[in-house]
Amino acid sequence: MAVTLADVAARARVSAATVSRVLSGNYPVAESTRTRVLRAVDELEYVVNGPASALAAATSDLVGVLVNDIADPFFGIIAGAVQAEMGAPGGEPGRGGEKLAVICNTGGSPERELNYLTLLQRQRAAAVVLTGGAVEHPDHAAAVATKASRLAASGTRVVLCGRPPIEDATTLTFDNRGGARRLTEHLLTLGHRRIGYVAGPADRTTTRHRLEGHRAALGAAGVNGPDADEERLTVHGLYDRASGYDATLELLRRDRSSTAIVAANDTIALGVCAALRDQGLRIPEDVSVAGFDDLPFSADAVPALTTMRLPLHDAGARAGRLALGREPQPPGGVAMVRAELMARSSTAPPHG
Amino acid sequence: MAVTLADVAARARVSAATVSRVLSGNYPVAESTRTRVLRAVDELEYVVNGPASALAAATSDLVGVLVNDIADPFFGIIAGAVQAEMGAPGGEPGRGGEKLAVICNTGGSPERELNYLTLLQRQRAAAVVLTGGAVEHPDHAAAVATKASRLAASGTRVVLCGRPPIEDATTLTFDNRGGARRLTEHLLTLGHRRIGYVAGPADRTTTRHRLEGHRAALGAAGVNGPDADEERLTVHGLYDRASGYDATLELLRRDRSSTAIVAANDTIALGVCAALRDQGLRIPEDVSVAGFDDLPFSADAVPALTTMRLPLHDAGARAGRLALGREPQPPGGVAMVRAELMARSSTAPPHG
DNA sequence: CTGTTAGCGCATTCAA
DNA sequence: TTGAATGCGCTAACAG
Repeated sequence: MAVTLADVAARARVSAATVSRVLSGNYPVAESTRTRVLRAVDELEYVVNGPASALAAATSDLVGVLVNDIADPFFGIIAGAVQAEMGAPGGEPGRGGEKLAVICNTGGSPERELNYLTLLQRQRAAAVVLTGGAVEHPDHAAAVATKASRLAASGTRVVLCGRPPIEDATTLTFDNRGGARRLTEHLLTLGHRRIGYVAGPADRTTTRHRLEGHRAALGAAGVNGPDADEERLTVHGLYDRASGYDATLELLRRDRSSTAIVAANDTIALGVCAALRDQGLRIPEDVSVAGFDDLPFSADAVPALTTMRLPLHDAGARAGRLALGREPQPPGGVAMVRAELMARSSTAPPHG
Repeated sequence: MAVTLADVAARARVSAATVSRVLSGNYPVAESTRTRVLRAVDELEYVVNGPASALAAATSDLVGVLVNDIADPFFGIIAGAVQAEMGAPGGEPGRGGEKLAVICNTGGSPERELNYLTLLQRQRAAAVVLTGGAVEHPDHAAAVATKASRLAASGTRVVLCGRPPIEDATTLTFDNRGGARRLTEHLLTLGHRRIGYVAGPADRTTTRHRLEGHRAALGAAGVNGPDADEERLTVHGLYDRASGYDATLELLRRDRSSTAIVAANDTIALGVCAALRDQGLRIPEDVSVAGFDDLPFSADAVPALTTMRLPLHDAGARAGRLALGREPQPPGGVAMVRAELMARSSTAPPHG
């Protein structure tokens, strides 16, 4: 049906072994036979059979990238950066070295995450990159850890990007706690004392860490305490705009005296802004708003959104290199990626 | 090293063939041996070897999805929808039916597009979905068409989503020309006569079709013609916000009498709005702005963006079903997806 | 219903 | 520097 190594060998009047050696390029071959083989490959339009090659060599050129929501630019940017690192020289077909980075969308579902991990294990993937916050259910965490060890044991490199570290994996964590803390400190410095918080889903690590950072800042400033209404000023939702909108309405229903609202990420912040505007409140005159991540649209929002910038592209690229083993492991297998405050016009001192 | 079919067979005291039959589930097996095998699979934590299975069966469970820019929600939404269609019941590992949808980011580069196609051909992918506009260079178009036929010939289903049709592929085209025309008609109906246009890269089909639709509307209204400055009122750029910003500045430099600006897509429109605001122009009082696609952020922009809605999620889902052969081919192998006008507050009648 | 027998296409020993 | 032989792990006839 399709043209095989043997066909190429016949046409080039060499053995299949020689063709294989020419194609993988990791073995000395006489220049004359080499060109002869390459010409035959070309004429026959031969394309390596990946599965067969993977079976024989016990390795594949697949690299899996798991994301929670591919429609969210946060993940799109990271995934795109990882994939860009796989970039082959684009040379002749059949040349080794090209990895196929495949992006798998879990939709935030623990089952699908495990499912994809199994699928990738089945494909004997060269590496797996897990991006974004993890679900904190103990059973699931254990299941993921087990899968990760198993993958690592079978030679698949496991890299985490934006997740808390686990054993047997190289990790790039984001400094969500520290970043959130600095963001809230910015608001406190401006003079805000009553700050609403729109959090993400309660069971995700990212959500918890950002919330902890926020409360740590409040605590250090003595703005929390038993009667600080911390709980009442926090509303949980999803990491999307609609949740931000609804949560803001809920926040306003509970309390209209807040002079600022911190959102768990920029997408939520967009919904917060929309809701405030619909309620006739001005930003930042009546209420300051801050986000997290610094996605591309944040600088263009009206008013421009104050947020914590995470170098998503760089982090993704680095995760990609780590996955390929092209970059040395960070000490202890864990590196922290810092967030940087981008103070823009959606935050200002409170009025009156 | 890893546990194989034979190990499972030994433990379950059956032959390898039986284990294979239990796992693929497409063959009658006695219930008692079935459970025995499943237990052995479980105890041994056996995971099918994908490459070996693909080699023996001459098929794989990979489905490739090519996108121009994964960081752009336009593609993220389509890709996510395709992938969701692959959704396995999530049952026991080893169960057949689960397809691995892998998203490949071409970055709009023709070479990388071809490269990924080769990689997928090498993996003997079950299907390939090409999304978004195509590059119009004749050589490249021919190369893609050739690859597509070859893939189709070797049993890989090829589906196009948002591209002009080619032979050997099932196609879902977007009605870019008609949509663009109706959008400009909307502006003409409001009373606009001088309309700027911020186009995408000149060599893409999407760019050309949308521009043609725009000009067709102008022509039908008698607003174009030799002295209509059509060329002068059109600026090309990339499909991103920064290009929209720059193009708008250029447009204003050339001519400040336009009362409306049409952007080739929503992302560009965002940049257009930002530039207009920075120039002290109000939307829509001074200049109306319209986009295309209706991405999630468009409804939330300030003012809410008038745009043509493309049912990206539905289209992606349908492309996914087509790729799996779960939906009948449209007549002629080509179906057109219509765009719907979403008239919002960024467009209004021109002022005096 | 189940076991036996052959390969699938390639990478790698080992000789030559 | 090259060729011949072997097996990777699995599926698909073919028998029984």
